[in-house]
Amino acid sequence: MSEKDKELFFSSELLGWYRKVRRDLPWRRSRNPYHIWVSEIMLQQTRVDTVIPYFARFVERFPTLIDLADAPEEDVLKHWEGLGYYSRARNLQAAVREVAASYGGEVPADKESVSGLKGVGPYTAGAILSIAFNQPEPAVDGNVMRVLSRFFCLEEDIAKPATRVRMEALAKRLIPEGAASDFNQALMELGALVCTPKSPGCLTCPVMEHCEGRMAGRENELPIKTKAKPPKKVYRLAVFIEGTREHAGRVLVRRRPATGLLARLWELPHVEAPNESVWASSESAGVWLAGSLAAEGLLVKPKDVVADAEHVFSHLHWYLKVWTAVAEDASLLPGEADDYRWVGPEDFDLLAWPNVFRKLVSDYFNRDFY
DNA sequence: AATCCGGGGGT
DNA sequence: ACCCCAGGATT
Repeated sequence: MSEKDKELFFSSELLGWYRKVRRDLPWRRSRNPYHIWVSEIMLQQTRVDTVIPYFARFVERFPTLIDLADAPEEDVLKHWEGLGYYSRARNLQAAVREVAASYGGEVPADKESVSGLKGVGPYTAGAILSIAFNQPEPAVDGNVMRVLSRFFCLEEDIAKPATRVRMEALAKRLIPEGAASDFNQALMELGALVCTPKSPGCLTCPVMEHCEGRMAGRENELPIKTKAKPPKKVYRLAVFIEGTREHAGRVLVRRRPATGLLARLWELPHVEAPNESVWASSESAGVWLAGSLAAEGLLVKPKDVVADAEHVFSHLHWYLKVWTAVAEDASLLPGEADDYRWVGPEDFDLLAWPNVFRKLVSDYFNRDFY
């Protein structure tokens, strides 16, 4: 069988398989380019089952592109809470505002314009153009690279950017005439349902007959991917600063900066310990915590350790010890200043939190301490 | 080319 | 534990 015949076999069988078994996913119920765009942003590095409830809530609250463009940022972040990679939400809103301003509120259907939108890279541009507009552009994600690596027995490292570029050339060639939308989704569907990272379901695979990786008995070794470095350990000390008088029953929280990790989300005040030893010893940690907070304008006296928490990011591993603390002089604490506020059980749920702090603060209000 | 950016589910 | 996920921006 020639290479061309093998490609024709692959495309034809895969397309037929997809049209028979495709899942009924919320964003597949229309070709609304805005809805498909939202789904593709949410699906970046995020599983389908995780996205489904977020997508439903998001398009209910922001049914049209203009609704999202006009919404307050806090509202958008609140609907993204827990989904991770929060710059996706900020970039998405910036991008729909650009579409509202420069493209009359209609998602542009040409490659240059779509690729120029914030948060839209090569994959997402191809996904929008192919899925929403049926244009023959490749949409190469991790699923597609795994499927192609196995079927064509490709040994290039899929962690390298250059590999994705070559895969795009192949994926584009494979798109059947007039079927870009279904075919690109078929590639991803196969990767998600059959050609899975571990123990691929070759026996139910529609293209197993000519899969070179399988024929070589190497389906479990492919794709080749260099390993990521382990996350760096960081030791942090956080505090529940308990309110008194008019702030009784509340704790002091702050909003994170507009860029970087967990941008614009709310958190307990916390500082980095110089090393694990200081962090772990209550004597030295209390001193370090008081000094570091004072340097940030928070004059408090640490009391007790009330919780331990860990949080693992892609590149960081937070070890968190959570203290209680009382103000040495409540008048010296920030009032309702920009990035600080007193929060109680009533308004806790109105703010957008990273999971680790949402759980800690929630437990605190539910008296799960002591 | 490396690093930064969350969180969760599968194995 | 480790892997990886419908990746993109920044350096």
